[in-house]
Amino acid sequence: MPIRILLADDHQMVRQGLRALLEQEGFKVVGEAADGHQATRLAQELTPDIAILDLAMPLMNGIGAAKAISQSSPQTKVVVLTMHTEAQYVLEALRAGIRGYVLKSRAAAELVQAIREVSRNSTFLSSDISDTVVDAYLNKVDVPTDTLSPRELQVLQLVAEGKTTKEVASLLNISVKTAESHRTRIMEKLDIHETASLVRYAIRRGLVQP
Amino acid sequence: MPIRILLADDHQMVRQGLRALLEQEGFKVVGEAADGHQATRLAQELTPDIAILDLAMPLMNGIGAAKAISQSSPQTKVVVLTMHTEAQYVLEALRAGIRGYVLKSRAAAELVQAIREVSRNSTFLSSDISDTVVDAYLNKVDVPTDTLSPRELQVLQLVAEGKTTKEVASLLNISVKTAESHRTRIMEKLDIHETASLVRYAIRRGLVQP
DNA sequence: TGATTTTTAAGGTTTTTACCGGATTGACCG
DNA sequence: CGGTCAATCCGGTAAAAACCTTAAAAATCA
Repeated sequence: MPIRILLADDHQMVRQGLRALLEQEGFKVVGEAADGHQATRLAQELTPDIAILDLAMPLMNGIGAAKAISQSSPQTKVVVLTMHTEAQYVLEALRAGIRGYVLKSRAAAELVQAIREVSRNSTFLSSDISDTVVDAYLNKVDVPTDTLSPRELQVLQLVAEGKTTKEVASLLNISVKTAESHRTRIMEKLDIHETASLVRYAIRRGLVQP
Repeated sequence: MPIRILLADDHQMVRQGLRALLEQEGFKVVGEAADGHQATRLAQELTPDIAILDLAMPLMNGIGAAKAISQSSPQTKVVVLTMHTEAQYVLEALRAGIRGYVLKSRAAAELVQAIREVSRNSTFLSSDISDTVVDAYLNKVDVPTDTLSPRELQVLQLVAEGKTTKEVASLLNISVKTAESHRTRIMEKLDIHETASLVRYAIRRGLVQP
């Protein structure tokens, strides 16, 4: 029985390429998602063995999706596939419960290896990445924990993507007033008073790409 | 004789995926490059029919590579493959002599189509992209200016720094209305419609730090 | 359980933006 | 030289968005 995989990346062409590679290796790609929401939903629906998540996705990023999937679909193991090598991303991903962290700049063989390791309940980190983790551990690098709640992070990402409050509300199925409340609260917590600064903050936090 | 292709993208895994897709279609991928320099060099060395270039590459970006290849290897036709839809990128790429512009967010079939069209000496633009080009043509008849004037750059930077329009106005000693019209103009030129995207653009341009 | 945070929401007010318009200047072109 | 055009400047009005205050379920935690 082949390993069943869910593939999430915001670029369809990249997904198709990865699918081709993975199917050549005998894996079964049971679903594709273009954003974190879709990934979370499909993980519940399809219960794949592995979810491969890009970090940079619209609506809900890879970290958010990883958290959501770890909660709602614990049988699905998450492997992050990204271009980011920064400690901040790696550590945040680890805290979100991911089992593998693979760089897009590496050969596909690394992704294949990651899938095999993770599916036999081990973990896999691209080599640079494991160095980062060890370093962080040794130096007790304290990554500032997000004081923002999950919902607030979600709203922040959408705002930084350029969504109006109205759009945020409809995307999250809440009233405009609620979306406004979240936004206000975010600004209060961060002591930020303009959208522009909010966007820069979101970029620094890796919630959206510049 | 199959169409011979050079593939340039800074992520090896993405290259491998694309290669798999293209080879399924009967194309021959004769080389891969991870940056603009390498792409230019390999284009000279291998004289491929088509060079597929990502825009975001280290050392030399896709635009630079497109110019270099058009000059030094005129027999090689360039197709840009990117995530960017902004008019600015598209027009710059067109001026750099590219023959196709395909979005990574689309299906691989579009890339295949682009390769076929371009290799029979036609051109191919993803549909959103051709709209952009037509718009630019209609609105800015001969001279598609994507360059911001000095004043506009100044305004853009201040906006991206989080200054309100009112603050921008008083910093530049102009009326609020004038500051607004500058901002409107900037957004028109860049084909951007929200402040958030404007901020991200300014960061990409290096006008402000994230 | 009790306390706290999170998430939800609304009413009223203020601010900003979108869209319409026009004026002036200076550079370039035939 | 007159015409064109981009850049800069400014205003009014209607619509949209953001802001302030208040508050109550709901979830979480200690």
